[in-house]
This record gives sequence, C-alpha cells and structure tokens, in this order.
Amino acid sequence: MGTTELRRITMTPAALRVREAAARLFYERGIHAVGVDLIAAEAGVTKKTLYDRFGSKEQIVVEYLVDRDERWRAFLARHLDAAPPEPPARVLAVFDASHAWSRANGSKGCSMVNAHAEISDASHPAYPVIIGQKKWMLALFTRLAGEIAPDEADRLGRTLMLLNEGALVAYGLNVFPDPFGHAREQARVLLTTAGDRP
Amino acid sequence: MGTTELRRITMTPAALRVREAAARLFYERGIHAVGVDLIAAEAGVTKKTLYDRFGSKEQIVVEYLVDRDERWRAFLARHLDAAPPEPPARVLAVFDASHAWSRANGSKGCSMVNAHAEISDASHPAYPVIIGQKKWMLALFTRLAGEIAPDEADRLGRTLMLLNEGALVAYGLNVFPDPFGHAREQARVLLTTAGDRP
DNA sequence: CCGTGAGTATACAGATCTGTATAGTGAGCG
DNA sequence: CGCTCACTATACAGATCTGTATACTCACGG
Repeated sequence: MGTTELRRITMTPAALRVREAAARLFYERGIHAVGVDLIAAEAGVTKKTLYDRFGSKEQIVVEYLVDRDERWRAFLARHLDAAPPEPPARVLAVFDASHAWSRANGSKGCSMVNAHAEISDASHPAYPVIIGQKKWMLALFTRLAGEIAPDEADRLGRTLMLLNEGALVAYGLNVFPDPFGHAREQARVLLTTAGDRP
Repeated sequence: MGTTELRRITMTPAALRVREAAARLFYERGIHAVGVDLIAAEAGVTKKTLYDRFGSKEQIVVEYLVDRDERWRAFLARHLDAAPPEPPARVLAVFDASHAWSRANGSKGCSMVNAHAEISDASHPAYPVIIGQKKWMLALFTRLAGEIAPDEADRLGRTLMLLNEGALVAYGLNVFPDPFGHAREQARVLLTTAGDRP
C-alpha cells in the first residue's frame, strides 16, 4: 500500500551528490531544461558514474521526487510533533510547515505541481509519486479536520487543501504578501465556526 | 498601463496556425519538451515561415501566453456579463468560468503557473504576462468582494484567490472530484457570513 | 508588368540531448 | 594476492535542438 515500490538503487556518495545537484537544478530551471551533462558536472561526477548509478535521466527524476516527498513528510511530522495537541493547532501547524518549507526551499512553488506540468504521459513512473503526495495531504487534512468536526471532515479537509495549494501558488508567483499567513488565518476562522456549531 | 507593450507581429493565417499548434503542444507537453520542428510540422508550415513570423521560439512562447491571457479575460467577461447583477452571484460566476474553462481546455492545470515552472529567469519576456494575470485576478476578486463588504475587500479577495488557485491545482492533479464546485460553495459561505455581519 | 510579401521545399550549421564504449585508478577485503 | 566496486577520463553515436541559407511559387496591387 506504499506510494511506490522499486527504487532500490544503492545511494553511494557520488549518487547522493548527483541527486542533490539534480534536485536543485530541476527545481530552479525545470526538468527538461536540465541535461545530464550539467547534472554530472555540478555533482563533480562523470556521466559514466551517473549512468552506472541511475541508469537513466528518468530514474533521476523519480529519485528526486521521491526524496522530496519523503523530506517533506518528515519535515511536516517534526512540525506536527512540536505542535500543541489540540486539533485546531495541529491544522495550523501544517500551514506553518508549508511556510517554513517554502521559505527554506526557494520560491518556485511546489516541486510536484511543477513536475506534473512537464510530464505529459500518465504512465511516467514519477506520476504516482506526484499524485500520491497530494492525496496524502488531502487525507491528512481530512483526518485532522475529523478530530474537530467529524461529520464535516470531508468538506473541511478539502477546503484546507485548497487554501494550502492556493497559498503555495500565490507564494511562488508573489501575488500578495504572506499567503501562508493569510491561508492560516482563514483556516483558523473556518475551524472556529465549524467547531462552534456542531 | 497595459500588461505588455511590443508584440506587434503580423498574424498571417500561417502564423495563427503556428500559435495554435504551439499552444496545444506547450500546454500538453511543456514548453521545453516541444521543439520548433514539431510546431512547424503540426501547423503545416515550414520552419522558414515560422521564423519569418516569430523570429524566435521565445517569441512564440510570449504570443502563446498573451493570447491565452486575452482569451481567458474575454471568456470570463462573457460569464460575468451573463451573471445576475448581485455581487455575490458575480463572484460565484468567476468560479463557474474557471470550471468551464478548465473543462474545455484540458486538465493540465493553469498555463501561467506551468509556464512559470519552466522559466528560470525573471527577465524572461513572458514573466510579466504570467505575473500580470495573477495580479489582475486578485484585483478582480478584491473589487467584487468590495461590493459586498467594503472594509473586508482585501481579506475576502485574497481568500477567493486562494480558493480559485487551489481548485485549479486540485483539478489538474485530480485530488478530489469537482474542486471548482467545492471552491464555489466555500466562497458562497464565506461571502454570506461576511455580508451578514458588517 | 513588375515588385512585394506570404508561403513552400530542402539543406545545413553548430550546439546540445540521452546514452554507450573503452580504458584505467584506487581502496577494501577474503 | 586477486577480486569487486565505486569512480575517473575521454571519446563517440545518433538524435534533436534553435536558427539560417538558397531557391522557388503564387497572389495581389499600384
């Protein structure tokens, strides 16, 4: 029931440097705009090594996105562990995590959404990774909302999802200042009125 | 005060076919993944003609996005003209327009957001077009919200913006069914409670 | 009737793309 | 010692990328 299966490539030090360089370049310039020669050069590695480890550029893309997904989930888990136990505060902690993540990882929006824009085929191995993260986020929001207003969990979870995704876009495109703060405040209001009239 | 200036290329029939083919290919496969040879072939035009009209691939990208922007604004204006004059109904008409537009134009999300993901340089001539459309949408939402609750126009406009952008992403990635319907309903609730307690 | 402009057809330049081949180095280990 | 493994260095294959050059057709307008 995991998000993906395979992906059993040995992460040698050189492979880690490749994934690191690819992650930065893919995110900043886009996947198709970055060639394997550049990735190898930035990683301080020959193309031979790169292909020995990953086998194809497509596999590098998959490793990039899977790693990004795992990092985000761990990052979010840390924020949730540090949050107060009250359910509404835990929801707000998700928006705080999104904000902190975006500030730390650059302002080009969501890696998954950006990758999706460059992948035409739904049979691409990176596809389930992208969709999986969004479904997982919706499930998380819905679960947290269910601890506040069980019979409105679906509606609230979806609304929180829209606010968070909207904030990610607004942050990346600099539409207005502090979109995560705004989304967080709107989420707070939403949960307050939902919890007050059960 | 217009969004852009130049863009004075003569749109001959062949040029129109080029822009049409490029628009479809760019949106479905991504900008960097599509070459000018393919665009010319799909448009039934030689590369000579393509370069005589546009001069560069970059210019084709700009024309693609400017045209998309103009089409969307005209499309939205038609929906707003057909909507009831009551301000809340006009806000909901924006979400209906987004829904109809997305249904008609494919499920790869927002052209502007996708293009932004592939453009690294902020000095790219397409940049102001992308940012311009989002700022314009925020201004529209804020103006419409101002006719309902003037002293909350900014807050409501921004929240409506997040709901709409979030729905665009959720629709493109198929996160849950009918995100525009959901966003529209949440907007309705938001405007009702805002209008009721001035 | 002659020039202009939009278009076709084809070939090519030079760079860059993904991916592979050959040959060799050096460290760890049984 | 000898084997494996991670890695370097270099060259190249074949395709595709953006962009240009040459030579031609055809319609229209002064």
